[in-house]
Order: sequence, then C-alpha cells, then structure tokens
Amino acid sequence: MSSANIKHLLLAQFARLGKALSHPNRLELLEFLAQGSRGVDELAGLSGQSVANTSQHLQQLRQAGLVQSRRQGQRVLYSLAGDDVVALMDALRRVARQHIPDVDHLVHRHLDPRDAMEPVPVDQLLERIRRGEVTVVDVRPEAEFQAGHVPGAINIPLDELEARLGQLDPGREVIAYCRGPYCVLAYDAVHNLREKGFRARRMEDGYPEWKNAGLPVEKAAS
Amino acid sequence: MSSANIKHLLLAQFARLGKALSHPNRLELLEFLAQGSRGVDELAGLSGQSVANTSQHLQQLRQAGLVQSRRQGQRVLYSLAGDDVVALMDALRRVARQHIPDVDHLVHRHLDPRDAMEPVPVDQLLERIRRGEVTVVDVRPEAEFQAGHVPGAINIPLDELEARLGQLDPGREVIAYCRGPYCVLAYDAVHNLREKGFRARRMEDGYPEWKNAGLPVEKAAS
DNA sequence: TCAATATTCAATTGATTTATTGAATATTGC
DNA sequence: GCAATATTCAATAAATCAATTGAATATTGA
Repeated sequence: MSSANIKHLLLAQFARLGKALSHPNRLELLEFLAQGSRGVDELAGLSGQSVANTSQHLQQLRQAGLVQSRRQGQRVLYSLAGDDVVALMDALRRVARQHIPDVDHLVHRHLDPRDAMEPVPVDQLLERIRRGEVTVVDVRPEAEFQAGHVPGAINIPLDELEARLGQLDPGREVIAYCRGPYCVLAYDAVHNLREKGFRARRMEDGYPEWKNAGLPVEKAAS
Repeated sequence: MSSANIKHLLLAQFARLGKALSHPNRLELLEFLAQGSRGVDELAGLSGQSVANTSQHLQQLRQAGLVQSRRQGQRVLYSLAGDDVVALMDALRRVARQHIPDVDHLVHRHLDPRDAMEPVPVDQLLERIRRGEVTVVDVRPEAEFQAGHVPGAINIPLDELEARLGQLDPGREVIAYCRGPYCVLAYDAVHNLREKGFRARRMEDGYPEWKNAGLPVEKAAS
C-alpha cells in the first residue's frame, strides 16, 4: 500500500469523526453524555427528539468512535468513549468562540459583564467549599444532578430558583455552575441572584470539566 | 431570547465547524495550510483536485472560521485562522487514534516497530541540532520545505531519497520529519534509511507542531 | 412461555452536499 | 485600455443525509 493511499484512508477516518460532529443534535447528545451515562429514552427526552431519531444519531456517534454503549437490563446505556472526546469538544468550542464572531457575540450578550470578569477558577473553589465559605448551586435539571455533581452542591434547577431563594443563606456567596463553559444556565442564575441582592458568581467551566479534571464527585443515593 | 434558543444557536455554530471538518479534502487542505500560507492554485496542485473545487472547499473552511484569506497581488493567500485550529486537528487525530481501531492499525502496520519506540522528542532535538550531532532531513516536497522548515534541515523529498543518499554522512544519525504525527513519509524514510545501513529515527510530530511550539524556523530565500 | 418495555432496523420522502463544467470577476503588466 | 492570469461564481446531476413511520428484536417480570 502506498503512502498516499494510507494518507487518504486516514483522512477519510478523520473526516468520519468530523461528520459525527456536524449535526447539532449529535453535539447536544455529546454534551449530555459528558455528564454521565444515559439511556436512549432519557436522551430522547432531554433533547426533545423522537426515540428512533435519537437512536440513529447515537449509532452514528458510536460508529465514529465518540461514544460507546453497554447493555444494562432492558436499557442500553451510552457514554463517551473517553476523556479525549471532552477535550475534542472543548477544542471545537474554543475555535468557535475565537473565530466565529456570532458565537462570542451570543455568549457575551447574555451575560452580565461582571460575570465574565469574575468566574471562579475550579482549583480555588474546592478549597473554599471545604471551608464552608460558599454555597454551591447546581442549576442543571434534577436528573443530571443525580447522575453526579460537585460535592456539597445543592440542586436548584433554574426554573425553581426564584421559588427556592429561601434555601440560600444571604450572607454567603453563591457559586452557580451547570454543564460547561458555554452553558448559559449558570449565567442566567447569577444574573437572577444578583437582582435579588445575593453575592453570586459562576464557576468557570461546568460539571464535565470538573469531573474530567479528576476532582471529587458526589452522586445521589440510588 | 430564551436560554434554550441560545443553546441551540450555539450548537448550530459548533455543528457548522464540525461540518467543515467532515470532508477528507478539506482536512487535507487544512494540513497543508498548517505548514504555511498557500494560494488556491498551489493547494489544488498539492491535493490533486480541480481549482474550482479547491476554491469552494476553501470558502467553506473560511465561512466556518477555520481559515482566513488575504489578497496579495493576483493571488489569494489562504492560511489557518489561528493556532487553536492546529490544536483542534490534533484533538481530532488523537480521538481517532484512540477510538477507531482502523486508524491505530493503519499507522502501526506501516512502521517499523522500533520507529514507534524511538521518536525523537522535539525539545531534545533543537539542542542536538545546535551541537551538530545529527543530520535533519525534511522529506516533504520541495515547495513545502521552502515555505518554512526546521533550521539546518536539508530537503530530500521521499522520492529522491535513494538517489541522494550520498549527501548524507553515514556516521551521523539521521532524523527525518514531515507534516505531522500522522504523516507517513517520515516513517517510510526511516525505514528506507535503516535498510541502507544508516542510523535513522523520526522526529516526533512534524513541522506544523514544531512551528506551533514557537521553535525557530528557517525559510528559503525568496 | 407470554405480555410489556426499551431499543433498533428498514423504507420512504425531502433536503443537503459534492464534483464538474463553463462563465464571470479582479488584478497585473504591457 | 487590453490581454493574461488567478480566483470565484452559477448551474447541473449524482450521491448522501435527516426525520418520520411502522415493524422487528431483545430483555424483564409475571
């Protein structure tokens, strides 16, 4: 086999990977999976598409090598193929933010300028949690929270934030986080909390990055 | 605008990036561009496709934000949008190698096992070049060499290697490199050189990574 | 074994993508 | 201004992809 042929075979394989990343639905599935294993039905619900459609997208992701599946009883659980997939998605987001004006624009328009200036770095946060200096709020839906979350965090999905403000100590700073650096839930939460008079900041990055950094993780009792 | 809408707008933008990475021809163009600026005509020649086709792929890459173009006289010069694009391609290759059995297989089948074991790390190499301990051979085509290469390297395209063995000092170790960690030219060169009795190893990674690491670069006089 | 649940397969339709071709545009050198 | 060169645009046909629908498969619990 000639070098040129090998080169083109390799390029074809890389392109298959790119193709898997070329549909919004699949990217959304990858984002959910970055938070933990999920069944097809569950993913269909989270992404708001039909089960059959979800299944087909998942199979494309699996054929591309981005996710893997294992059977557990009646259900088939999907999960990311490895941490390097998270790194790949991160590289994708980074390029998008850097070189597509719309992306940077969309993100910035939707956040209080101070939020952008004061994200809490992940490494400092762990120490502050241990000292009990901050209230950490996970604003993702309950299902995602139960699959794994930052130790000591309490789960208040964004929808319920206003109704459950009473659970928060007004004297302590609140740190909000969600699915990742581009997840806007945390931005919205910080914005709302500040309007109510809380000191609030968002965690830089989200749960997938936290988990991926090897930091401790807490799970709901099953 | 609701958070959900923003999220889907962002996903659509990320997907556009993925789509740009979903065709082998475009990936090949990106690999050439990782070595320096090139004109459309030149890229068409290098990748062996029509000029019109090349132009259209380049425009897709530009719309996706992966490359940029500037006019210089009659020609339009294309180049990568930034270093993060190299990082993205690297993440893509890494995932492919890790999770697509064929890719790892293709790469390994084509190299002498010792080559895999003894790649020369880039950081050590610079010092050894300065001390004149090694002969560095750039096995890429001449046009790519002239656009930029490792300081002190000599250019012997793979085709000409056998005919030009006389230019190499048999007493000095030869280090071969080409376009990147997946470029097979360097593997082939090392293999051929060893058959002729030379001590030869390949440089880990290739010219784009060398340049991207901020290491010194030499260019042909223009 | 049988019904119930979860997932996958298969077939269809409409939309998108690719390579090719030839024409159109922009810049240089005369 | 005019010819020559480099690049881009526009239109086409073949190929591929996405969402929907209904059927098929596999596992659990009775």
